[in-house]
Amino acid sequence: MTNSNDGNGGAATASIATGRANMQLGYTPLYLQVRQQLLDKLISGEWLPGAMLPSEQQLSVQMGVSQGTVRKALDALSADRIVVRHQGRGTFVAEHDQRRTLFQFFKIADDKGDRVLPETVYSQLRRAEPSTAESRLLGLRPKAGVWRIVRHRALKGRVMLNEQITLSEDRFPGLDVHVPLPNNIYELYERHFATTVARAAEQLRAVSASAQDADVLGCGETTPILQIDRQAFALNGALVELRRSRCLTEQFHYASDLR
Amino acid sequence: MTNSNDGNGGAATASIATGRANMQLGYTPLYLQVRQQLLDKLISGEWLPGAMLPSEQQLSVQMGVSQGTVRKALDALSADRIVVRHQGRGTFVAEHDQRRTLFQFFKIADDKGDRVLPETVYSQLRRAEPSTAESRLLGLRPKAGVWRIVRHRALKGRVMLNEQITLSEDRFPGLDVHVPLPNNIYELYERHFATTVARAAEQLRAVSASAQDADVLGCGETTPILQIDRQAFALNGALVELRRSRCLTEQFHYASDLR
DNA sequence: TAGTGGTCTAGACCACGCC
DNA sequence: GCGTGGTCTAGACCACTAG
Repeated sequence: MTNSNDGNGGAATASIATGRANMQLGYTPLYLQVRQQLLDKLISGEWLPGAMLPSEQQLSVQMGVSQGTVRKALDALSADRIVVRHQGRGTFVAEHDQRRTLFQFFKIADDKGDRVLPETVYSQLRRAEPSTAESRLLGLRPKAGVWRIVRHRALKGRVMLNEQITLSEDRFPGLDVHVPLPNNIYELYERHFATTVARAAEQLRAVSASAQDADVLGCGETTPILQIDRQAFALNGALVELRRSRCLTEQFHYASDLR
Repeated sequence: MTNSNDGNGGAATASIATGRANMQLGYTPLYLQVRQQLLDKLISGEWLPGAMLPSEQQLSVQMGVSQGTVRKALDALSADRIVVRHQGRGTFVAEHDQRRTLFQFFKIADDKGDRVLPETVYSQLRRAEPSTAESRLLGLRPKAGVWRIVRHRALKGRVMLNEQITLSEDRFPGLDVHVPLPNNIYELYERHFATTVARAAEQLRAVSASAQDADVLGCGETTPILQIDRQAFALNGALVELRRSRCLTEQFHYASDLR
């Protein structure tokens, strides 16, 4: 790319010329190399969330590939919700606005199937020692601390979620300055800690309400509770947040699409 | 397409010429029209599951569009897992083999995060009268009957799932002939009832084990149980299966990827 | 009206699977 | 060696947004 290719349609030639690591099978297509270069710029902070990227034409000249190849790279980033493209406007770095949080990262819906925006009714932040599991998962240095956030969140005016979040103190230095934390916490990560949550994995289990759950959620002890464990990953693939949500599911449910 | 377009790069011209319904905004791109035409053939049964489709080149000639446009249509079908493409081999109608069932339609995993294939240890089929809700959802004619399947399913040798499936008797005539039902029931729908399950929606709640759950799953009554309601949809979008699974989540969990 | 992404076409070459 | 899908290029035109 920077060492420009031969100008004809030779894909493998160009790929080998640029010589990118590719363990899978033989070679890495040019558009994936372009995708990675663009992703690297996003990771480095060269383009901040909300910023407009150069046009396909400009990028194709800068990177020495055809516009079609840049388009394929941008389409791949768009499919991963890393950028957002608007015909007639341009390509933008994806932001954690309310809509994205609601549709990509919040799966609780009411009986009609509509996603409901949760409201934070209680929030607490404190510094703590990580468990060995947390330390390992978050990749903490020895003796590094963590932040623990506890939030109680309401849906349609009723407290439904008892949530605990664990973050590396190193990655989120001075987090306590931002108390009271905003409802949309991924936007906070993004704006003040250069951390964009790109994807997450969740594990769901049915458990009994603890005494604390019963108190927070106003239910009986041993009431069935949906426990949702989440690991959230940054653009570079690093695990940046651990979360456990305990949720009443009498009026709401967790919605999952299989496709 | 059949009424061929003008042969140049005029996209909108070709689209308007073929005049497909498109409520959204203005027009439907040619590749989506091609996608729909291919989907129609799949729905009609012209190409059966597992069959190889004509090559891109052949399709482009048949439909009077460029190979690139056919490719875009096939890529869209591939993204929806309706066809499967293999470099060097061809494009095939997707089948409900064990791998697809496991990865697309079965979200239970063990503590390491590995999907586990369930084993059916008990299966019962009977004809029944639908509830009004079932009748409405499945679009049944008045007085039409349903099949009810009850299955107990084991993971790693332990009964973990108590499952009830409801099907339209009209769509699955003579289903009782196939008793004992195979473990992979979507393959049965596909092979004998011309019904391909293309996608599904699930709603998850935490509930208490009923007396029957306790008996089947070997747990105490009021044990927390993960209840999974599923609606499965055919290629043409019709709702074809209702399912309720009640699941122990002490050794296993429901895995959900947010991306 | 200018600039952006979106579509469509045409043709070349590459990687892969199979015979 | 042949046929398949996958990549890459080049260039045209269309749809949409904004000044």
